Amino acid sequence: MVTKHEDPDCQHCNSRYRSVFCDLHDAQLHDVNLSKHCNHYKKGQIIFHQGMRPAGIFCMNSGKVKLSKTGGEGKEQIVRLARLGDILGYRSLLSNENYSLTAYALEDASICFIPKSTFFTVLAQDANLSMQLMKLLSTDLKHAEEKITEMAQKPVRERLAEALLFIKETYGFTEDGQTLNVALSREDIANVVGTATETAIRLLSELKQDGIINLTGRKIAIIDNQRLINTANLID
Amino acid sequence: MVTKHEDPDCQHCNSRYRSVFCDLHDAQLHDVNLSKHCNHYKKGQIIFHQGMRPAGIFCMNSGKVKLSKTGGEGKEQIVRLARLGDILGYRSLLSNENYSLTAYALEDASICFIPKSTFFTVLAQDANLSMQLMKLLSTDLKHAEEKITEMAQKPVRERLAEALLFIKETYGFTEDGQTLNVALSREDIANVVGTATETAIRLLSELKQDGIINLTGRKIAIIDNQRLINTANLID
DNA sequence: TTCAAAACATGACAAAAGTCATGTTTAAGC
DNA sequence: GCTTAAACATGACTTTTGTCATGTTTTGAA
Repeated sequence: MVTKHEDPDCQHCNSRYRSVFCDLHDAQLHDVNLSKHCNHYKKGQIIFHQGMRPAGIFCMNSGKVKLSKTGGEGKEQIVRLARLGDILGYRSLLSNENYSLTAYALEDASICFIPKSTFFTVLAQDANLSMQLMKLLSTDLKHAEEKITEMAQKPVRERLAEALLFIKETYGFTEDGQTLNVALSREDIANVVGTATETAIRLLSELKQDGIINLTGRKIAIIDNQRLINTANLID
Repeated sequence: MVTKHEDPDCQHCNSRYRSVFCDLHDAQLHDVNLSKHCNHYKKGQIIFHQGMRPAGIFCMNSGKVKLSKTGGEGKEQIVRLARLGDILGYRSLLSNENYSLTAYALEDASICFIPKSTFFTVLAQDANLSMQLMKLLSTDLKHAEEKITEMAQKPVRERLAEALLFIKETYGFTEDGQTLNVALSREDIANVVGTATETAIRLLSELKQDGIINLTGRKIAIIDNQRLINTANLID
């Protein structure tokens, strides 16, 4: 399932300056580099599963990942989208709990695994890493609280517009400068927004009718960014 | 507005062993004690306001506080309920942003203020405090992600039942062993649940009709805890 | 390349929840 | 302890959103 490839080197990792490890001292980075190993995942593969025990953290080298929570009736809610340089599984490791989310590869991905022991050793040696992690958790928490508020107060159309802007922020555009650089199914989009798949499909069609976006299969192009922002009705 | 009283002493604070500062060494606790000052707030007063710049953190000595976010149309979403020993404002301070929430006293409260400089000094000296804060942020984040999922997937009746259980967990019962030990307005309850006030009122009446709770003015008594849990339809 | 399964799309309908209106009760301040 | 505004309660109605059914298109595996 998971294929071991030539491991990249943390010192020269293309995601180094995007990650929470960016300020690590050479000695600590060396430790991480020695104990980590890198895995390749195929599209659709699970990196870790809700309920399982964490044994370390994951650092994304390439690819795209969705993190989602499965609710009572088995319905999925996408809580986060991850890309190069993002770390996964730190929340559960820090609070010493089993994973509360499942991580799925949205496309082929290369992801390094850093064992728990190394992570906590480095954490004890580098106060700056603690600070970075606290900042990361703090902003994650702020966004989560904003999302709760929006789920309670905004209609689906506004949340859908916002989700498209969020996807744009996370993965950017392809070379044409307007097509979202990720292939999400309509169901995935519905599970980001927190609505039924049919509703998401209908409202996407509406946005297309309104000339705000374009749809070509799974390709979504934002053709009127300002009107999309207006539609999202963002809070300050 | 804010009255200065005889300051309590951190060493002998009744909330010491409930707070994130519980493991602080004597030297650090001494620093905190010297620089903190304690304020009394009347019911309804604001401790800090969304958008304002944090100058330190707050540590609750007594009373009850709601933390809420004001959405685009001015509607309030209650994000957290705080009690003795809880700290407030740490998220914004850690990520160096303005407050994303407003804190209101639900009843008369006594709350200590610890200046930013002291907080960060102590944080730099005590690695354990970082760890405690990371754990706190991690569990807050987990709960926020669960709430997002529930907002997306559960009907209001289930969320209301869950909110009542949450209030019970936070503030407990009065002496009679079944009346929730806090006076929340129907609007506050609706703003915890994320629904319209009228809907919350209607569904509370339903739960009363069903013999699960009792309502006497603002007093809410849980008379059938198991059925309330069933109604909440909790995820594992 | 073909073909079956999955994903997408859309209509019709049902259910859930919000809004508005109105009357009653409660509680806070004088 | 009055008085009056706020909170609570409830009915009627509307809107939003979800569900089910059905047909079409796409996609991935043989």
